[in-house]
Amino acid sequence: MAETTHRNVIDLVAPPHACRHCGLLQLCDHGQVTTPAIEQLSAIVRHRVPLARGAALFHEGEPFRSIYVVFSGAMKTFTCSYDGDEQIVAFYLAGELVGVDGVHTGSHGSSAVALDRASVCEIPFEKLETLAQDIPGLLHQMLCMMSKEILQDEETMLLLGKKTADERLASLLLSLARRFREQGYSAQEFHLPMSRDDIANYLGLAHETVSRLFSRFQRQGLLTVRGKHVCVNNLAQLEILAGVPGAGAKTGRAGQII
Amino acid sequence: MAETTHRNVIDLVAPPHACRHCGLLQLCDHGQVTTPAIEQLSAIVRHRVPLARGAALFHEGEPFRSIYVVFSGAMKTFTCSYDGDEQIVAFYLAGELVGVDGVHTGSHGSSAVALDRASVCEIPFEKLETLAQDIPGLLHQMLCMMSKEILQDEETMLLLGKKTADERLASLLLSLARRFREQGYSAQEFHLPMSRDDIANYLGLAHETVSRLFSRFQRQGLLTVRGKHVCVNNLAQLEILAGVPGAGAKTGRAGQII
DNA sequence: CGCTGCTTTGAACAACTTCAACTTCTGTGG
DNA sequence: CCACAGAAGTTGAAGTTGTTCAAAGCAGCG
Repeated sequence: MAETTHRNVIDLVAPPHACRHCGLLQLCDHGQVTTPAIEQLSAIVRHRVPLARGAALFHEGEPFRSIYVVFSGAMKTFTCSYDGDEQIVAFYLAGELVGVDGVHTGSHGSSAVALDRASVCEIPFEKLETLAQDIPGLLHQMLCMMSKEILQDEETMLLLGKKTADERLASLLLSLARRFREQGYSAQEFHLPMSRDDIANYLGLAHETVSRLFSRFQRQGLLTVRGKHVCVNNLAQLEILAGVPGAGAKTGRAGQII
Repeated sequence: MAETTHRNVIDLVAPPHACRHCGLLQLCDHGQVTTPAIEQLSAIVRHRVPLARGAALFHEGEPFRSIYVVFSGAMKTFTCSYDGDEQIVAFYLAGELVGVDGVHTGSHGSSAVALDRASVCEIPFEKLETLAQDIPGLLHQMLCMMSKEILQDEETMLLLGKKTADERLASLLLSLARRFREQGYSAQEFHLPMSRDDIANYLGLAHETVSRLFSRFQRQGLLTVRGKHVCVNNLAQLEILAGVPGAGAKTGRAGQII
């Protein structure tokens, strides 16, 4: 895989940072797909489309043509109820896949907006499907990614259906921390890409509640919060709050930092 | 199973009732797949596996090998939080696809249980993937079904995140009514396959609240409820409650009751 | 026929929201 | 570089919605 042909293949074969964790490219990690396949894939991708903060990648109801991988920055997707209010469905960080909910109806089921300056790679879906016909690993990878999305949604439903406000915020923070770490950033100290309002919306709470929770978590020594900058001071306790299995057991050992 | 190959094909080519609406078979409606492909598909399916009320089809964490289509009856799937309580993720009626959330991790992300006497068709996933490699329409159909699941999940998140108790129950009833109609049953009068507890769990409410809502909806003339038997008396009003677009318009100017 | 589990109803309570006021950031133009 | 305006965030107090606890009514089933 190291022997590369030139052109835009370079982006993918020697990934600068985000590509390394790109959902679609994980196939090469698994050795299921050979270099020519990656070249084919790369040839149909529109790389690093830049997005300003607040810019929409697509709107709910628009015809579905492509899926996207976040290359840098962060995005949110949301659905609108008929009386106008939004429900944020998910946040996406670099390497994560956005926009797969349009396959069934042929139009996007949600809107996607950049949370800050961001860039995405656009993958025309029809071409991807054609390609998947020839590359066995790719088909599996596509199903995998959609399955992952479903899994994530199920987790969110558990959060919205059963968890208290404390548990919801703790769960979100841990999820973000884990995903930052997956990208090679610190899981202990990070910058929230979204506003309090967005967090509240996603968690099904009022933004005042979220604000109060941050203050309380800080008072309790769980976090140090300074605007959007968050530092996790007591991971073990945060995990207990979020309901992570076995989180209580570890605290005896002076709070192992996973 | 091996000796029944001929009959299997017949089941699918001349579907008795549920098969007509089977998520996987919708490809033939669209003319994308020819009869031989359906025969291939049918050959790998284990047809009409019977399930007693309360029987589990699979448990969360079990290795993922197959997906299932409900042939008759109804199912629920749920995830468990670490402190033990369940969140019902979805209800499935005849023709609907269960169990696609296991592709990514290789183990089921939720448990599936029959709500009453039910039967399902089991489709080994690996074989299906292989088949999809040869049948273009099938690949698309698989992606479609998963995308549909994601869409449904997004709707549920909106429900759990933003809707009031009234809106939640109204939404569920309308969803069930629509799906019963899709199967050729009455959308106005039907039998709820699940308990009040299950409804409450799914809607993120206490079961007492659901009970009170049913009573109030009946008092308000929206429904006639007798245990699990439900008759919708004022569909328009129920749609307004659930927030269906344009539902107010249909009732005429008089309909601005909310 | 008398369980046992499901459902309904009432009353007190808790969690979260709403409303309102205030503070802190951020970006823009002088 | 500072001043200012608007947005975002914080905090308090009152208000709602839905929960919890408790008890009674029903239905299906051995």
